[in-house]
Amino acid sequence: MPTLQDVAREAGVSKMTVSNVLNGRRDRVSPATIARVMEVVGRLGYVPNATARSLSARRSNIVALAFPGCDSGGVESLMNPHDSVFLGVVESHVTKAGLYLMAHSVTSVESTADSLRSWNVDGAIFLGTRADEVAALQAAYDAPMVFIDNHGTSPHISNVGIEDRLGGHLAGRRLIEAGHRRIGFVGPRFDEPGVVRERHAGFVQALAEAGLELRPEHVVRCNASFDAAVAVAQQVLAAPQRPTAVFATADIIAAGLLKGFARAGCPVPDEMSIIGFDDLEVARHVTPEITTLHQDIPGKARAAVEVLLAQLAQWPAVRSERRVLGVSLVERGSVGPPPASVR
Amino acid sequence: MPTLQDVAREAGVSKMTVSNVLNGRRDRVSPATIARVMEVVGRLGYVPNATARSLSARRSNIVALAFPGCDSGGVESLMNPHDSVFLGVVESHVTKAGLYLMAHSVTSVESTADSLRSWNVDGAIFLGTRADEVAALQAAYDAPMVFIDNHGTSPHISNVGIEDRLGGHLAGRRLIEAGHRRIGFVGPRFDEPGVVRERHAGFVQALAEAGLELRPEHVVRCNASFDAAVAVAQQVLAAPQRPTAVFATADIIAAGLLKGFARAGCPVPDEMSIIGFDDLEVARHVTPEITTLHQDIPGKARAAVEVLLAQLAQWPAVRSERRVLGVSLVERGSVGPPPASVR
DNA sequence: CTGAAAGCGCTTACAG
DNA sequence: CTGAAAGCGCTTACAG
Repeated sequence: MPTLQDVAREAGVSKMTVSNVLNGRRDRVSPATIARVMEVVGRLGYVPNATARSLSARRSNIVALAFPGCDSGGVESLMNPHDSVFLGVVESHVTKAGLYLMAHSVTSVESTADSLRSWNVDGAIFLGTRADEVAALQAAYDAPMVFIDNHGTSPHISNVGIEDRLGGHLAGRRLIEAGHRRIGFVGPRFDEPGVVRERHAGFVQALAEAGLELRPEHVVRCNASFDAAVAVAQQVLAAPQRPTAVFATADIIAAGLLKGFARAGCPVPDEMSIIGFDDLEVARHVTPEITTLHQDIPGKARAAVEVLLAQLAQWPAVRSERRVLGVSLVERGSVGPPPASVR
Repeated sequence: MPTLQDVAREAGVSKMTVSNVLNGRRDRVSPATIARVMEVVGRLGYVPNATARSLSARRSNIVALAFPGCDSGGVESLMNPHDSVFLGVVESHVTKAGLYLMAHSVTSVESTADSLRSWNVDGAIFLGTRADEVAALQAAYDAPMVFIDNHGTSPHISNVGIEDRLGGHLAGRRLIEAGHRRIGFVGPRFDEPGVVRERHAGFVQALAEAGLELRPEHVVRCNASFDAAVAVAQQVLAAPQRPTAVFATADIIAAGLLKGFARAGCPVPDEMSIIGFDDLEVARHVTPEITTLHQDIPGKARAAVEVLLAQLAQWPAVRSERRVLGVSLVERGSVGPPPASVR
């Protein structure tokens, strides 16, 4: 494998000249020399050694994408479409920018920080981190970091997210407009700040604006898993004063509910309406197709890379930046009027 | 950021002793020294510099996972569940082994090879490479490589795959057993060796064993995309001597067909049977749930990492290895007898 | 426009 | 059991 030295010797110049040519500092080299060097580079098939470059330049050209590791339930990471699509789009933009992507599931903040430091990673994008983890991460490693869907209040973190609260609000309003008065909520817990909490808040507000309240017995806990949602459909149906519509905080939950309701002989949208969130493919796979709040995942990924690259360029004089992408209601077939029996 | 030197100075030993302690060559160091070094390492929060280590050790501890880049159609990579689940599982095993994962979409063999060389990657796993690409890759970079689902004939490549042909055979047999005599095939093109070609071959063989033939007008080309499959359902229905059942080479196609048939007023499984392949989540999302051939994607990912690690250990005296995982029929609701009208 | 030298932070024979 | 020295392949001031 040829080295810089080999190229320099063959071209009859110094290593530093070759380095200058390769790194775009071409204003410092005569055209003739550039041509000669490039010819040799091509002929020898020279490829710069990235580890050597990182070591001496104190810049690795590596961007890390950290995502939640397999949770306690043993569910492997990247099983969910949101994270995997996000990763794919981030990879393409990172590569396009001439950088490299290290994929890293975070099992502990410490080990993640160690990896970043060890590779002297230029910057990192974090999926699904809690507020306390964010602080620990920032304290442990000094590089641009952008967080995704973080709803922490700290002004010192960069974030790319969406209008979760508005989404919840639109979901609630849509159901109310359809004539529903008893509306349920199905989603994961939201003790901590996060997208679920925001979506819930917006939803509750929409109800309040219509003089409605979200009754405690109409909120059902459910992880973002199809099977969990199928199972939980029973609970919704068994609730006192059964709701005639539910807002599910994720399409995968909405899809599971759809199946659960169907099995229980409660057809959607005739007897029960459902509205989802995310607009993942699953929303169109099922029948009826799910009315949901669209979010632009590729757009989020693109924005995340943009923000990170901008900060890389400014580093270390970074100003944190928050980007919030819009959401929009997409009408499909899972929302209808309340059943006649209750109208 | 403390360096090896700092630790050595603080512990009152040489750098090489610290290095020995950190790299597990502890038989060469006295227990007392080990303890002292470890204490300093902990106190200083020392983390080895991976780029320096890579450079001097000629071993990067990086494993690359290469997957197909966004195709000409502009479809982003990792949009498909198979690849993303595979990536997630590979990441977890690679990390568990103390290695790092570089995620890389391949747009050209050359640029991929350059990346591998540049980082001096220890080994790589390739998703979705064609036979000619395999050869080019192996020629361009000398390190253990394991390919996934490759059906090339070269004995010199390591591969982890599944019994695609058997799967196709089982699919055909299942449909025949249900009483079907006019059976269609829906899947991508298969001019080149690959999983689709194998599945098709097994399928055709099953038909032949039952004295049936796959009529050209009953094979419909369709990419592995839901929307494409929805559209293509018309073609299946419009075929002369319309088939009463179809084998789709991927669940996502099966799901699309399901919707397409339903829209056309041709209910599954009453008027039309469908059997899929992969056993992805989508097979259970839809109604009726799709009868399909199960493959163990996490198992494949685990096997791929195992094979790679074994070869890393033997390197450069590697023997190529082929692992083939089983498939199994999972009965659900999309296969029934032919409609009465044709019986 | 070009180069000689130092140095990035490790590991690897080699000695003792 | 421990260390001094060389070297991995680059980039970065600094000179000229």
